[in-house]
Amino acid sequence: MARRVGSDGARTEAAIRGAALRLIARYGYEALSMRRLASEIDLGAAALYRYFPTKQAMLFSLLETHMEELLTAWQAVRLTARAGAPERLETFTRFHIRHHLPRAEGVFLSYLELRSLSRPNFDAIAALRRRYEHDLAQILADGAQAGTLRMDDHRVTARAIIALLTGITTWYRDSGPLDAAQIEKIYWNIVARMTGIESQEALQCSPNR
Amino acid sequence: MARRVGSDGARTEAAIRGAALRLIARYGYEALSMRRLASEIDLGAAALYRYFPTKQAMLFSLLETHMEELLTAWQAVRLTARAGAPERLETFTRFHIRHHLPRAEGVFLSYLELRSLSRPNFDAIAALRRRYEHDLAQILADGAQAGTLRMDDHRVTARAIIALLTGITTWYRDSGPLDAAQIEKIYWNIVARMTGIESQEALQCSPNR
DNA sequence: GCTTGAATTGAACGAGCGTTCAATTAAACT
DNA sequence: AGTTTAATTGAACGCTCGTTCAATTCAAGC
Repeated sequence: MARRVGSDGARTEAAIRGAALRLIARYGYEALSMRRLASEIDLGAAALYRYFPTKQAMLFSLLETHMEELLTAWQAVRLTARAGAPERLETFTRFHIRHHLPRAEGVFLSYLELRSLSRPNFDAIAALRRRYEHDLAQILADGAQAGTLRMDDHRVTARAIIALLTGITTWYRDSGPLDAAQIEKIYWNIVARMTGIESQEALQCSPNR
Repeated sequence: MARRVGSDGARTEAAIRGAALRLIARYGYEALSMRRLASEIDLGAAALYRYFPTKQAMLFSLLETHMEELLTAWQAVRLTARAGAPERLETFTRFHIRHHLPRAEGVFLSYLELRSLSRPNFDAIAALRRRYEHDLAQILADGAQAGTLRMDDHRVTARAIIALLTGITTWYRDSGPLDAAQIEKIYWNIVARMTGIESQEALQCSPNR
């Protein structure tokens, strides 16, 4: 087999992560056996323990990587507080969809397998997730204060937005009738209406036309 | 131990279902062992097989019961198509919250453990769930046609509404700062705004006040 | 009090689990 | 070529799993 320069371990680890992501998303963490995972990439089960000390550590690493990629990617595109809340909210909405749609398996893991984490591991992931949620809540709070967004409770609304956006991954298929751009548009309109923004082409507010 | 008239089996089955619901919601289906479940209600593991032929059948029965209770309860309160779409939508929203909040464990199961079902069992549950989703989509479609609701896509909007309402159970706690009635109000306002309804006390649409 | 049938049990089965480890192969370095 | 280090393996350990079954306990009807 052709080998590259440098440690090949990185390639193998990536293969393990990919297979684990796929298998856990499909069958669940508890249902995944180390032997099955290893055989999926033509390795003996014992070889896995060169990359992860434990099955639990592997799950944690998968979830941690997922959340850190999310936060890093979000840091790269988020607007500063100087921008208006509506623009910041639109940026968030489109970013969330764009980031999550191609990562459906990771999203599944990070929502379904939290309960499979040990207590300290759970706390670590929950903290990362809270950072993301708080960022959205801050946008909403700023908008409410400035009068550019309207809502009853910015914290509840933040959770509602994340829930409805994340829910896309449960039904979206590449082969479906809607492509990513259409979904982005539809959902941004939904979020905009939820927060009292009249989007450019949305129907006007009062029924007098 | 005090025993009642009639077959005691029904009481035992109810105890099994309750314990299974709780344990699976907390740790997952694969992580639940029949021995642990049985010991939770002071029974030998073998006794469980008098009530369910198989672990898989037990999970299916739990999910089926959950979905059938949901559909039956919904049939009892849903308004006919003669009512206006906004009222029907409000009825749906408040019903969904009221029904799901006290059933957080069942909701967890029915969303997280679908993948643990065998193919035919999965199909059966998915069909029940689709009935519910279609009912909401129909309300939205009627409202869009009548001009009393506004949205881009009634099917996508139905999924978004169900996702955001169901998401409540992931953070709601009885001991939290918001009670069920407040949550109902906040979420109905959210759904109303999403669909272009100006609720009675919501801020007016244009910022001229 | 005896009979009947349902409810429950303990022991056992075969299988698969996560994990360890001494031994082996493959790659990299000098 | 020889040495060092990384990568991988097969076998094994102890344990738990879902499920079965003959034997037993329990509650009720005659």
